[in-house]
Amino acid sequence: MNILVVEDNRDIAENIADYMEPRGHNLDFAADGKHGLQLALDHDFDVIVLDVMLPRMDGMTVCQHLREAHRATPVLMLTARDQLEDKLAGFQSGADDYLVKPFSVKELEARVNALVKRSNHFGDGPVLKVSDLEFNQQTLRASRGGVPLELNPTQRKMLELLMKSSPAVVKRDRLEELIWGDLPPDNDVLRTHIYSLRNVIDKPFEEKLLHTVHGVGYRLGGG
Amino acid sequence: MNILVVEDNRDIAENIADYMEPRGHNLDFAADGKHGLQLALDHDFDVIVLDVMLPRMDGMTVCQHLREAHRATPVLMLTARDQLEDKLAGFQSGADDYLVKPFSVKELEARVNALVKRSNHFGDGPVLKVSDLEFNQQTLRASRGGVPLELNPTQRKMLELLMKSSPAVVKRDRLEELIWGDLPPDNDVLRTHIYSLRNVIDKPFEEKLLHTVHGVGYRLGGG
DNA sequence: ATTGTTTTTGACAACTTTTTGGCAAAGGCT
DNA sequence: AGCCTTTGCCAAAAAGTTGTCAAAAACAAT
Repeated sequence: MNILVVEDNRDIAENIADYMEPRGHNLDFAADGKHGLQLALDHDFDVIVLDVMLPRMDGMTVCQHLREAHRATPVLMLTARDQLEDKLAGFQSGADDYLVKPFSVKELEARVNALVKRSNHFGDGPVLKVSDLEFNQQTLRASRGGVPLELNPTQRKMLELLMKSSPAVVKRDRLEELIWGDLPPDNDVLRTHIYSLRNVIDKPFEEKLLHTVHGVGYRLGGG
Repeated sequence: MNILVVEDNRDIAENIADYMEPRGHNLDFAADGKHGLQLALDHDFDVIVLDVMLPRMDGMTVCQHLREAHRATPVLMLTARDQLEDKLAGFQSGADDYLVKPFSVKELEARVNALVKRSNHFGDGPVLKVSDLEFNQQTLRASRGGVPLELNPTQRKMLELLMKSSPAVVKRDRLEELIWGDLPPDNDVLRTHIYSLRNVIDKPFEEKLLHTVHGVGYRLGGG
């Protein structure tokens, strides 16, 4: 998980790093509000942990700017005081949750996990859509025009990537890497897999969605 | 005691805070229905104090959503008018008690205490439901269509995770980690456990609920 | 120790998925 | 057009996963 921590107190930041990094999270740090906002806008974090009191730009303002830029990255606010005003103002500025200092890193992790879960569940939604094709990344089920589709693992992987990329073209290399990692087979099996995917998602329907881009790869939907 | 207060009137919220926090309660606030619902779903409060009239989502609706997510957290409703209709509608939406504005914070505390007491004593606890399958996390008893099921510890653990995750797919890794921690057995015992779980929860019934997702894991319910 | 329960082992059958190989059709280049 | 490459198509073989079950081993409680 990619997490941005905006915190000017070095000890707190270190505490968080010491606990979270060994647990497999990928942390980035900023020591002031402006820098934090910059990073938040440049990259795509899963969560932002944001101190309220910060040099150069306070947390609320950072959060507001973020929302004005239409970024929905979940924000967890940290504050030193347990005051009603702060909480309300924090939410008003677009924060998603709140943690009062001092806190335990364990609690922080729990809240971060809850936030990410929520934003995956309700935020962007786990459902990919291209035309009347739908794919639920949680239940791993696909349907077209309401008709359930039966996919095997390879077809699932390919469809997911194609849908995520749609309407951009996905190069053959990319698909091969997706299925076989970095030891692609010598012959051209991919063709067969694409064929079988077409049988499932296109053959029974009027409009064909999976198009070949000769010599390059495949494109899903978008005319 | 952890209490969530969902109230858009700042003065009322502050009153509650000023009285309750010094008395050792731990308060969280939300100023509108949506935030309230989110917090209620993410955390495990002892009680929720919920205003009926709220921006973005009214109290009744919040309460309904909460119950639909199978959360049994006691809810104390606050309303401005002392009208029979409101009371009935409130209880219908799943509220546990009712308080008419204006009220004294002392009275609020008394009711909150009463609610918590009651829910601890009589609350049937958090019950997971998937289709006609039920699992009581407190008594650890499971039943399907009213018929009690006999589960051994492993089956219980698996069922609980599958139900919590339903209808999302649970990967094999996740199940293995659940049963054996992080030293999974070298051979594929999980298969046998799934088989035995199926014998209990599916074999005696018409509709099968535990589905295999080839190469990935298992999914409970949801067609 | 004895009994009953839970977990693991191992083996085979049933089933799915992936790969292979070859021919026909379509696409692009000079 | 003519040539060479890429793609579509399909069925059968090979590889891999999962379901099933009975018996052995480990564990718990008396």
